[in-house]
Amino acid sequence: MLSERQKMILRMIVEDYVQSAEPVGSRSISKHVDMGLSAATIRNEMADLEEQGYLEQPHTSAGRVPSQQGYRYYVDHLLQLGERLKPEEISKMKVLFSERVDEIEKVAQQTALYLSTFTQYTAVVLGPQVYDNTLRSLQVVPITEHSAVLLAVTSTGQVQNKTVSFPDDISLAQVEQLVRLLNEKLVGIPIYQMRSRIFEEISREVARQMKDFEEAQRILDRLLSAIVAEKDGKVFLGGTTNMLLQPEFHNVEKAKSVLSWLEHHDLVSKALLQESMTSAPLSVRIGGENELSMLQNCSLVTATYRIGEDPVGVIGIIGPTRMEYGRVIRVLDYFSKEMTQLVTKWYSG
Amino acid sequence: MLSERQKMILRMIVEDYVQSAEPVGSRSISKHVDMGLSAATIRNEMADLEEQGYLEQPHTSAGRVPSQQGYRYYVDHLLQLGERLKPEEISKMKVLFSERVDEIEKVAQQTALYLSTFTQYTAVVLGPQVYDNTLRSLQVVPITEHSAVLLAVTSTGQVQNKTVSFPDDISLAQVEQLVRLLNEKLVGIPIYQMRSRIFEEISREVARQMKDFEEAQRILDRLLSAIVAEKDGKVFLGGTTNMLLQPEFHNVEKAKSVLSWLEHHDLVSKALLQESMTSAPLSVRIGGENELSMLQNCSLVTATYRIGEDPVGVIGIIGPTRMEYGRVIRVLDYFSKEMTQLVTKWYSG
DNA sequence: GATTAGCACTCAACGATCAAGAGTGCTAAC
DNA sequence: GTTAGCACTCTTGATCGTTGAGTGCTAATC
Repeated sequence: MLSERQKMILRMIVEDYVQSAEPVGSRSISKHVDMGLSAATIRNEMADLEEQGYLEQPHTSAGRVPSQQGYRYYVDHLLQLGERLKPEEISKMKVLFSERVDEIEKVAQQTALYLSTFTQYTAVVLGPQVYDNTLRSLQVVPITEHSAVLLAVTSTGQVQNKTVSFPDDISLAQVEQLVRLLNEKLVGIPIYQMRSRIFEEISREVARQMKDFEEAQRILDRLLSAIVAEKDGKVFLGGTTNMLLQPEFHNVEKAKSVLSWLEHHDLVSKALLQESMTSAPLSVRIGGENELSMLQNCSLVTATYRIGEDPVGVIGIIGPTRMEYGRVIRVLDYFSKEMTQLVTKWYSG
Repeated sequence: MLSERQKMILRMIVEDYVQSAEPVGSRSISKHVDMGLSAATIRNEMADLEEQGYLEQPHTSAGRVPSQQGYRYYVDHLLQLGERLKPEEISKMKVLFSERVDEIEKVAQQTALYLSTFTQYTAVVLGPQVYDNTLRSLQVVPITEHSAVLLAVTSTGQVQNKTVSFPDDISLAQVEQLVRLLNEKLVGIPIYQMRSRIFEEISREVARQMKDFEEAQRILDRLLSAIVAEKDGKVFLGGTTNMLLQPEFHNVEKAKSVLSWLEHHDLVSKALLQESMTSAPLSVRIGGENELSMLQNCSLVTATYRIGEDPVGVIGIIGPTRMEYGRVIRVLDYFSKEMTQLVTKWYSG
């Protein structure tokens, strides 16, 4: 249990260290305004805090640095979220969101960019999940005699397109007929149910209409894969190179391990989902709380955005554990609300 | 004018330096097999080469390093392109291309990935340009009473989609009617001509049918922007963090300047296009030959891929000036041919 | 009993100095 | 024309004080 004074000191150390990236000494805390204590007293308290695991010392005779547990305590108990963003910042952000952007991917991309420029960290936006959405319409646009673009539009307005080619003995007309049938049967069905539906209800009917059962199966498979292929929400990054601004990543090895991870969108997507599509509207993972080894020195703060009540996507910030948690949380909170408003208006309005 | 011996020495220095990243001394050249000369002789020749600007010395008593001019000479005259890729490499690549991938964006993304893993440099793929293509079909899929997804499919099978919302006093039926009209008038027209066409031919007719001229204009504008919005080909990157493998980018500052540039897809796209949509099938830009300051230490090698004879996209490799030009050129050559074959078969077959 | 001044101690960071080694340029001999 | 030899240059790495920030402890003070 921490005394009020210890909490105050811990908070000061965290905030000082976040700014300076240098171990914090007792003197600099003591000199702080509204702290009427001598360095010696602070030293005693610091020794206590270290003993309890909230602080660490890089080496004897260096100042103290918050431990993972220290950050955790800071985030859970010392953060004053009452503080709002500064008005001038809010108005800056408002401008960004008032720009008319009318394609969901652009919005996601832009949001990632803004998040990163606002925080000076790396931002991630996970585009709306189409997996849970229902199919609104299936369209086929012929290109040549034996290939066509298949378009699947979901209830959230996401479009997936895929070029499919089909064998010589299947005519375009047959494919169009098939697509008509699929439309009849599948519109309104959640995409994740689609595969089972096709096999249960549709295969038989298709086979009856198309005579050659095996051929029908093959075509169906191809169409199906076009629809459900992109079940992973797309990942949009902003300010990846901001990572390099942080002194903890001046070591190229460390930088590379994080940046490489960011290149693997599937992994990033997984990490974000795992974390955030749960219940809490906002999640903070500090250092080792991330399972991935390349994120041991990083913190990942994420928030969901929703359509109505259903979470459909995630926005997040990745930075060093030495992160401005307060600011990041406030910015994410703001952006997630804006995003929620935007997509809600957009897709259900 | 370089003697045969000087050429040989220059080639050895370039190739040695490319491998080692260390200045090359006279001794190591002299010890090379099939080089029956002493270090002293090499030194003389090296001094000559330096005087003529092909080599540089980081400092007295260091070995020599190729200058930009040296690399240029190497690429233009000393590269033995007769050498083919090793059979085992070719077969590896063949495997990659034989995988069925059936969406152009995936192909581009994958190609970028393969290029980068094959070369250990950073790869860029510029997706097929839709700007010169003609419109094949315009589709509208309603989402709510006052918003819809507009789909434009081009002659190369590229799909652009955009969510448009329209004011209360315009009904969905009217928009659908408008889209029918646009389809009639615009299919087969190159996209770059679209804006003028709309204003010349269509506006009047639309106004006649829709009564309210101004309103019609507004809707038209919105539809139009949906169609021609993405005139920039999309940029796909692979192995951006490979940049950090190179010793010349162990300095975080330099790394950051290049990586940040790579984040700005519009700039990358511009650089690639400027370079490569011209006549030559393959282009090599060494160091300062790039205008951009962040690319002064980089070389950019690009190749186009085509549909039939028309170049529609660019693939490229970005690495340090100290680059394995021979290998990179061979790999790019191979990939561009595969890409050409792929998209040609795909879109015009 | 809590606080603080004082002091000895520790350790990273920095700079100076030095030796080793790689590489050059020049000269004279082959 | 080529090469051996040698003096010279310059980087690299190691060693070694010195400095300074910061600590922990003790004893004095409030």
